[in-house]
This record gives sequence, structure tokens and C-alpha cells, in this order.
Amino acid sequence: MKEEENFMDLEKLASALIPDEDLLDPDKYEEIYPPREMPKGAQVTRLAPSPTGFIHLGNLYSALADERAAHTSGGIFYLRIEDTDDKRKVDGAVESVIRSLDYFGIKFDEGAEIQSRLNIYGPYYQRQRAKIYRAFAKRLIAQGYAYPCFCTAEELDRVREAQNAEKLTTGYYGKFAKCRNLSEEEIYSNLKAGKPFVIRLKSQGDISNKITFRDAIKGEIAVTENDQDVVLLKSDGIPTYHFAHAIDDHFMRTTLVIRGEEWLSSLPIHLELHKVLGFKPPVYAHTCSLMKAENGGKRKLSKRKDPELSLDYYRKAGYYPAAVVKYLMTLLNSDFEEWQLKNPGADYREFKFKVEKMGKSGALFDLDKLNDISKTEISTLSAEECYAFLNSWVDEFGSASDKQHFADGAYIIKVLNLVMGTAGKKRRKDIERAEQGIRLLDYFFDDTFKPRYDFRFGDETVNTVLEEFAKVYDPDDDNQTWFAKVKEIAPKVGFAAETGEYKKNPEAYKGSVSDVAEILRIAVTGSANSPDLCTIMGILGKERTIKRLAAAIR
RNA sequence: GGCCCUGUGGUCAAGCGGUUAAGACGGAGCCCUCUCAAGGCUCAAUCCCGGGUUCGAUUCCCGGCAGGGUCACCA
Repeated sequence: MKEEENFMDLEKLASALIPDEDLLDPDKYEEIYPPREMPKGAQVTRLAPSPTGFIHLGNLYSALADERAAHTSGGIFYLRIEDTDDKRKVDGAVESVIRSLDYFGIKFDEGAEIQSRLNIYGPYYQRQRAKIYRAFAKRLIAQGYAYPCFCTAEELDRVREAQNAEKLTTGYYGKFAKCRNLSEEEIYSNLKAGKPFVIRLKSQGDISNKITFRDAIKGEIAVTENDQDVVLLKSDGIPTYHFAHAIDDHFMRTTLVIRGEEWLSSLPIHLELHKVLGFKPPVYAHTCSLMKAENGGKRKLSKRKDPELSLDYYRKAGYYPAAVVKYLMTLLNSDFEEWQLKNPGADYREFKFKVEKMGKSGALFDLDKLNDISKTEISTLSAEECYAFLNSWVDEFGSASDKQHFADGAYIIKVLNLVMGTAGKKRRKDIERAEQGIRLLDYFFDDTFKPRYDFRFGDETVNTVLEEFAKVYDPDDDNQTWFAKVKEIAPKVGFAAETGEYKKNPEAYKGSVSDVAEILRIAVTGSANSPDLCTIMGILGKERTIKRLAAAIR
């Protein structure tokens, strides 16, 4: 330690570096933001995005964990905007974050742009909290826990390169922390020269000291103390994430910080900052990231490469929002799925979510699973609810013809009742998401009915079936009568009237009733597969049915 | 490369020293059936490797290996 440092007037230095006159005594903030009055065990969590407006599946995953942790414990979930990096700012981003999460049923109790009487821990934009950070930075300087650094970006780059060349840990620490030991004269002359500076932490840590830390998800984690003199205040006077995190989560009285595991490596910094600031650190829960399979391996879902990371992707594809949430719940707590199976129809909010049960390893995003959950979820809807959901998708993303079709709600609901099956009974699960489900309905409308007529039988057979059935079709027939008529046609084209009979001696026939039905089905729906044909004909009506039968004649 | 995290079927994963190693998605097959879907039944498929500790390791310890993350005046 240098002689000068011992005698340096730190109070004076603090005032020279941070001359702001309107700063409060840091201790005042303890009164301004008093501990929250909450039931025992209640958790305060937060989502703290940067305002790029791009909110992705990983954010939703994390937000869901935050929201559940707060609301299953009677706590608070709030929104804070980390806008300390000007470059990341996008107009309307905050509203977009709120809207995106709201679409998936996740709501904040307080925070940026949230109407709430609970908003006493704000402001919730970090840029608006500059005075708080500066007050604490000033105090740290006065206490000798922080100092100004005048190194330029170029100097820092050079040091980093040298460190890399020598295979040393990169960063500003130990003997590389040049400005740590600047003399009083040097500092003041730099200041007088108007050199830009940042405020760095004067780290008290030693990397040879191992500390164990308890993470709510990962359990015991062995780390070393921090020895990096990290930047607290950037040259524009705005704090870095690390500094803002310590101060904000303390004064917003966050009890549980859920964040991605990419933060794990900076945990020692945060621990030291809390210590130096005299704060008790919150409980941390570091979540694994969502992964994607790629040539044999897996990698973190990437914003640039993977469209399925974007929440808009799910909206455009027409996934049922509750299904996306439920899929995420299965990743969050793997026993959720079993609970859901035992409690069919129960709201996911009734499930007892536990942070400790969250997965420790990065899960591969499984589209098959999401699809299954989504179609199951949609199958529980009534035809009316399903119509409302599909219609809202059509409003936003549908074609002109979709819009025209959906204008006739009564007709769509009739179709939906068929496509979905009887409510409360065993239901069909044909509709996976709006975009795909709506295409399933195309053959119910003349303008989108595009048959390919892929008959597996000769023209003569096909024509006979079509003509004979047209002669006897009566829309008033019930299902059995209808089918009896189909059976009657079979012998006329050399088919067996009973499938069982055909199976017994297939050589005796050219086909069976199934094949008669198939010919009719292709003519009427354009496809060899469809729900109950008799009902479909009923919905189309006699006129259209007969017209389609005639149109299919070779 | 240093440091940290993770490692059970193809995927998500239960499991906490003795289990026929759950369940779900996906796959295969059968039944049902006018086709498809749904449903029912059945099947195939897993403890990364090597050392310990122990009467006994998927489970505990050590060492490898593999995957991931991180090393900014970005968050």
C-alpha cells in the first residue's frame, strides 16, 4: 500500500468524483423503501428485462417461475426495467413485454407501467434511479471500497490481450488494476484534465478463498471470492448491471432472484457488492437454459437462429397460450405433468410449484410435447370457446377467406362440434393450434374445397358408387340408416358389405364397405381421412353433397 | 485455456445405498372401427467411463470424459 493512500482524504475524493449536490444520505433509503409487510414465507420476485422489447421463451419460462414463486407464497411479482445500456432501448418495449406476458396469463403486481397502489418501491426504470446509485457509489469511495479508473478502452484491450497471451485470467485485478493505486496528485490532475473515468470496486476478495454458496435450484455451489475490480459506475455515470442489481434488489426488497445460469459466474461479484454495501443478499435461483438439438449435440436456444424462441412464433402458429404455459410448467417442475393427469381440468395455478424442484440441467425444447399438450388443451374447450380462440387468431393472422368463413359463427360452431367430438365425452384431438386447425376446416367451404380425387379404384367402380349413393342419399337419415345405404352399394361394385367378411376371404371381393365409404369420403371431403362422414354430409346439406358427388364422377 | 454448472431410454424425467429403475411425449404393434382422430391394451428403449467406500452402488467419494455456461464501461 502506498503512503499517499493512507493519507488521502477520501471524503474529498468522493465529492470531487461525484459532486452531485442533490444526493440523499444513503441510509435514508432504508426508510424510504422499508421492508415489505408480508405473510411469513412470502416471496418477492421480479422480472428485470432490458427494454429491447424482445421477450422470448426463456424469459417466459423464467417469468412463470417468478410469478408462481411469488403467488404460491402470497408474495409480490414486479417488473423492473434494466435500461442502463442505452443501445438496447427500443420504443414501446415495456408495453410489449407486459402485453406478451399477459397473453400467456402472467400478470405483474407492481412495477414499470403497471397500475398499482403497490408502486412504492419505484421508480422501476433504472435510469430514473441514478441518484440512488450515485449516493451509494459516493459512499463506497469515501469508505475506500471504490476508486476512479481513467484507463481507456484501448488500454484495457491491450491488457486483456497480454493476459490472453500469457494465459492469465483476464480482467482488472491485482497488479493489472493500474488505477487502484493512483496517487492523490495523479487523480486530481486527471480530473483537472477532464479525463473520463469510471468508478470501480476496490475488491477486498482473494481468489484463493473458496466459499460455498447455496443456490435454491442447484444446491451447494463452490466458488472463489471475487477479486475483480469491476466497474460500478460507467463513464456516463450510469451503473453497470452488477451494481444496480445489488442496490435495486435490496431496496425493492426482493427475496428471491430467479435468473439464468449465465449469471452464476458473476455471483462472487454480487456477493461482494452486497457485503461492501452492507446488504443481506437475496436467495438466488439460477435456472438452466432451454436448449435445442443440433447435429448430435445441444446448444442454447438462440435469438438469431431459432424462430421458436420468439413468443410471436407461438402466437402466429396459433398455439393455445395456456398450452405453452403448461408445457413450460412441465419443464419447471417435472411432477406437474403427473399432477395434471390426476387433476384433469384443474387450473395450473392450483399446483404447488417449488423452486427447489426446478431442473438442474438444460432441457431440450420438445416441440412434440408442446404439440401434444396444445391439442389436449384445445380438446377440452367447448365449440364456442374454440371458435372464440380460432376467431381471434383469424382476426390477426387469417386470410380474407378465413375471415369470411369465420363471420358465420353458427356454421363454424356446428363444424367444430363435429371436428372436436361431443363435449364431455371422448373428444377428437385434431386441432393442435389455430393455424393448422383452421386448414382442417377448409373442405366445409366451397372456395377452399380443393379435392385431389386420389381414388384407389377404377373409374367404373367409383362412378357407380357415386351415382348409386346420390340416388338414395337423404339428409334426414340417422347414422345407422345412412350406413345401411352405404352397405347396400357394396355388392353392386363387387365389394363385401361387411368388413369382417372381406377379411375372411379377401380373394372373393374387390373391396369392402370401407372402400365404398372411402370413395364417398374422397368425393365429399377431398381426403381419405375425415371425421364421421354422415355428419359431414349433414352439415354440408343435401344440395352441396350431391353436387360434390357429381363433381367427382370420372 | 482458467473457473463454474450438468450428466438416468430418442426427448422431459422420477429415484436420495437393496426397486421387476416410475410416468409422460415420441416410436412399433394389436383391439375398436365407414377412414382418420380419440380411447384401451402390449412392446422396444436408459443409469457416461474408470477406480474406490460398502455385504451391496444409478444413488456416496475421487479421477477422467462429454455437454453447457462464463471470462465487457451488455444485460
